[in-house]
Parts: sequence; structure tokens; C-alpha cells
Amino acid sequence: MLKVTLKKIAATLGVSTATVSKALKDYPDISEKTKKKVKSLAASLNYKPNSFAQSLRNQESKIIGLIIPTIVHHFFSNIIYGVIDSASEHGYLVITLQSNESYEDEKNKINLLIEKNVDGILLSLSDKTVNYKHINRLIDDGVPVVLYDKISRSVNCSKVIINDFAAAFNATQYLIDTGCKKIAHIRGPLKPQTTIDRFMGYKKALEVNNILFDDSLVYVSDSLSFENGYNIAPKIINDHTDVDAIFSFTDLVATGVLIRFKELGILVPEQISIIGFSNWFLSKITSPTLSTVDQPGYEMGRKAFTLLYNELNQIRNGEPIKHEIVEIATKVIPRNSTKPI
Amino acid sequence: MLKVTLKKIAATLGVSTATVSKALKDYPDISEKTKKKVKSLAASLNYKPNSFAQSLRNQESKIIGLIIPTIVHHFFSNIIYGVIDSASEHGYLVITLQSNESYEDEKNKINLLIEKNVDGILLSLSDKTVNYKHINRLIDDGVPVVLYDKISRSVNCSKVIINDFAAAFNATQYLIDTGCKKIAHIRGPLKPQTTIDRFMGYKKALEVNNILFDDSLVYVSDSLSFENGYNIAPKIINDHTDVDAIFSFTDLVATGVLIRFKELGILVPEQISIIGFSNWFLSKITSPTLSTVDQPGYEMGRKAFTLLYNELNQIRNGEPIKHEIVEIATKVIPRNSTKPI
DNA sequence: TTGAAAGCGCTAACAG
DNA sequence: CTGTTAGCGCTTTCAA
Repeated sequence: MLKVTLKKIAATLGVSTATVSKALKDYPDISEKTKKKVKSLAASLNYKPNSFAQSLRNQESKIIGLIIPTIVHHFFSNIIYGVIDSASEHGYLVITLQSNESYEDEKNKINLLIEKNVDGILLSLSDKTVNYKHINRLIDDGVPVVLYDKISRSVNCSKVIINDFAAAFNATQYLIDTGCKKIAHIRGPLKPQTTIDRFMGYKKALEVNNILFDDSLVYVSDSLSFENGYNIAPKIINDHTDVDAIFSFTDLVATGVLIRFKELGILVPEQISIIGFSNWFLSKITSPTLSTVDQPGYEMGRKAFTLLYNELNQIRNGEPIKHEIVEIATKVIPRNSTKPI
Repeated sequence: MLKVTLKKIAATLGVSTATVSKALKDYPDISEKTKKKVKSLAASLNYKPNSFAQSLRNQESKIIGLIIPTIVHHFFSNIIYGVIDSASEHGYLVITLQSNESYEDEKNKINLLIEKNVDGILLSLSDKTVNYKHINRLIDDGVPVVLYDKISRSVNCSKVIINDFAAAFNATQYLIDTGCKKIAHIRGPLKPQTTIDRFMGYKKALEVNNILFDDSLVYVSDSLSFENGYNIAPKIINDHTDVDAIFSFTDLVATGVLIRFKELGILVPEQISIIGFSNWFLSKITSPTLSTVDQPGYEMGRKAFTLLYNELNQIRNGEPIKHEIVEIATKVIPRNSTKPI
């Protein structure tokens, strides 16, 4: 493909590159006649501005970076989808990278993105990240960052979150409303704020309903996996013969519990109710179907990009940057792994 | 962030930018002493070359484009993951875009990528794409393209595929081996080569086993959705009371059938066996678990990038471009929706 | 209404 | 061994 440049157009038309550039951009100081001439030639030659040259001049790439802990994951897929969709609408493209829930990877991937001069970064903290220097440095350097889902209160930037505390409270309250009295909780990795908040919400619901919190009813799943649920299930019923409900921090683990219970001949929800979290697609498929809390990934992705976009515009206009924290609504989705109210 | 440029380093060191550039790149014609000086200053200043300037000079972006029909999709998620993983290892970043199974979107997204000067494109054809001019033009323009999964025989480029014909043949043969005699097929959209080949594989297996092919046993699901399976299921048993097996072109649709059968009180696999395709995660979760054909997305993604990378190197070295067609192995995964052999 | 010229940051041929 | 210089393609200020 012999490339069409401003220079070439200018040459064939016998005008300057400056004129061509301005004509193409509808500058008011170019005559209509020239504009028409330039535009029609550009169109017929299928002229495409060289994005490197533009970026070099304008100091912006119109590309943003998206760091995802795990790509193959129903919730995060929806995030990716939402981000890409929203970005496209505003003329931005998205480079996606995976942190593998690793602090080192997270740092490295951020660097790759910075080296490519992305205009901003969307980031969900890895489960292992406890130190936020790498992110604060970014922000200090003027790179807009928006944290989504797994965030840290101690980073000062825009964020898109759900109210994990309230969502977990509601899920637990729902179990109580269906008559459950001894509710176990499978919590996630200890560090992320999301799993801490879900745990706190669970605890609060017990308290409000005058149910004594029992530490031994809390089980930790160090990762998001089906197997973890599968393995924790028998422990729960061995430790507590009278457990009548389980609130799991995520659907995948809840599904593992469900399947194991079926193998063990434990009836769900007759003997034990189960409620998950996230409303993964698979929660509609299990048998019984899994009650859960809807966590709208697509919408979170869209919103995360929007916040970044706003900051990008503020920067472009020389306005002060306003960080915004947006909370996306969640709701309990009753299905058949819990009893009717 | 006040940016560190070659110029700045050169100025503080009292040398020329050329020297700095070469020193940083270990050119043999720079003295060790100078190299050391330059490198240590660069490191302490945290110098990062400006990628726009580099790209402008070198005419390469080290970014590739990936077009996916549907992002939120277990198989395609794995493709994305494989591509990104493999690309990272070779210093490439990936811009992902979704075609929504739409021909128009596919064309538009390709254009966006070209305008960003990506070094190459990985593409899975949308279900609606029947015209390949947009892709052939790309190839003629010298943009390396690798087709994966949904390909067209009439585009001359590298491809990563599975042998859909053989895979479908094996799936059907497996049903026959378990004693099934009247096997329905739910086929996918009519245009993609993948679903055509799966249909042909199904037909061939019947033929080889002397089972008469019956056109009325073939049902079309125009999209990949749970609902389609759910709706087709009752039709099948109404049309043919003696059907004893179903081969579905994809797990999601098979799952819809499975769930509907359960609601209708039809025993799987006792009355009707079901085998799906792709080995989605959810096929391990259904009840009974779903027999299927494993289609390794991660590996396909990796391979697709590798092929692109090879072509990129061939171009860089001025070698002739060799197109390669790679077939990834699949295998039947027996689970509990089919009878034991 | 148009154009000349500078410069974004980097690389590489060539000269010294 | 080091520096000069030109140029990748575009934008924008300033002068004409």
C-alpha cells in the first residue's frame, strides 16, 4: 500500500500541507472551494492520517489500558465488554492485559501500558496487591487512573464499585427472611476490600437480626474456584451439623458447594440454602438454580470508561481533575437454591 | 511528569542525541565508557523512549488488533487470553474489538484498527460475513491477517482452525458407540464454515454406520444461545418420539436442551443422550454433566498470534510471506449426558 | 485565505 | 568513536 500523506495531497493539488491539514479539519480560515477540492481528493485517495504522527504532535494516543485480574471469568468478561463498547463510542481503543492476581504482574503490565503512552488506565487491583505506590506514582505523574471492582480506599482517584457491604447484608438478610438461622459464610481472599466488605455485611445482618456471630462459621476460600467450594462443602457440614444456609462470596464457589452437596445427598434448599454472588451465567444452569446477587459487569465497565473519559476531557480543557466515586446498584436474585419467603 | 527525552540526556551529558540513542541500543561503535555513562543516567532518570516517535520512525506499532465476534463467551474469552498471553511474551500489545457477529461492525472495526496502524490483525469471521473483499483488500495492502476459528477457505492467509468435520464425526460416532440409533442434530447458523463442517461430520458418521440421514432430524439454531436450545428441545421430541440422541453444535444450546428436558421429565441419558461442543466451563456444572468436544481456545489464541508473529518477522526480514494453516486437535469429553460405552 | 517554518522524539546514514 | 543532519507525518503559530 503506497501511503497517502498530506504532503502527497498537497503536491498534487499544488497547495501546502498546512492548507490540506486545515481543510480536512474544517478550519474556518480556509475557503470553501479549497476545502471541497482537498476533501474530495483525500476521499478518493482513501487518505488516512498517520496516527503515530498525530499522537506525536498531540501527545495523545486515543488508546487506554485495561488491566483485568482474570480474563476468562464471566464477570470480568462483561467488564471488558462494557469498557470496549463505551470506549469505541468515544473514539478510544482498548489494550487489555491480565494481572493474574499477581502484584508483580500488575506492576509490569502497568509499565507496558505507560511505555505505550496510553492516555489512561483502568485497573482492578490484584488479590495480592497491598502496596499502592505503583498506582500513586502513576497518578502523581498525571496519568488518569480509574479503579474498578477491586479498589483501595487509600488511592486517591476515580472509582467504580458496588456497595459490597450492602449487597452482602441484603443477601444474608434474604436468607434470614426465608427462615434460616445458622448461616455459614465462605469468604474470599483476605486482602481485597470487596471480600472484606462482604464479610462485614454478612456480620452486620446477623447482628441486626440478633443472631450471634460465630467465627467458626466463616470459611476462607483463597481463590475463586469451583474446587474450593467443592472442598469446603463437606467441612462445613462436618463442623456444624445444624447449618441451614451458606452465603458464598462468589457464584463459582457456591456452585462447587452445590455440586458437592448433591453428591453427598444433602438437599438444597430443604436442608441447606445457598446464595452466591455475582450472578454468573452458570447460576442459571445449576440444579437447583442458584440464588445470587447481581453484579452488573457490563455497566461497571461502561461507567469506568466514562469516568476516565471525563478526566481526560478535564485535562484537555485545563480544568482541575475531579475524582468521582460511582456506586453501581446490585440486587438479590432469588432462585431455587433458597427457600421461598 | 516532566518527560525525559534523548535530548535532555544528551544535554546534561554534553553529547549528541545520536550518541545517546546508540549507546542505549548498544551499538558497537560507542565506547564502553560512554555507554555506561548514558545508561546509568537514563536509568536514574527513568527514561522511557517515546513510543510514538519510535513508531513514526520505524513504521511499526508493536500493537496488533484482535476482532472477536462475542467477548462474553467462554470459548472466545480463552482465545483472547491466549492471544494476549502469547503477544506479551513477544513484546506485542493487543487491542480487542467485538464484531457482534455483524458484517458491518466487522468492517468498521477493521478500519479502526488500520487507522491506528496496528501491525497485524487476528480475525474470526462474523456469522453474517459472506463477502471477503474487505479482508482481501487488507491482505493486498500488506497487512498481515490471521483468521482463527471461523474462517473462509476463499481468503488466502494464515489460519488456525480445528477440524470441525472430524470433531463432529467423532462426537456422532461416540453417540452411536453408546448404542444410539436415531440422532438429531442442532446445527448452528448456516453460513460459517465451522457449522457447515460440523453438520457434514454428523452426516458422514451416520453414513459410515449405515444410519439413514433424515433431514427432519436437523434443527437450526440461528444463534448461540441457551434459549434456542430451550425452545428447540420440545420440538424435537414432538416431531420424533423415538429420538435417542442429540448432537448440538455448541454447549450453550445443548445446555438449554438439557434444562428443558429436565423440566419435561425426560431422562438424560436414559431416554435421550446429549452431546455438546466446545467444552465450556458450564458443561461441568450441569446436571447431568454434559458430554462434549473439547475445543482448546487458549491454545488456538496462542497459535494465532504465533502465526501472525512469524509473518511479521518475514516482512521485517524481507522474506517472502508464507501462509500457514494450523489445525488444533480436539477430543470427545465423555460425561454423564451420554450413556457409557 | 494561504503558506513557511518549527517542532513533537527518535533513528540512521554519513561525515568527521 | 562521536556528531551533524535529515526526515518519519502531522499540527499550529505567525507572517504574508
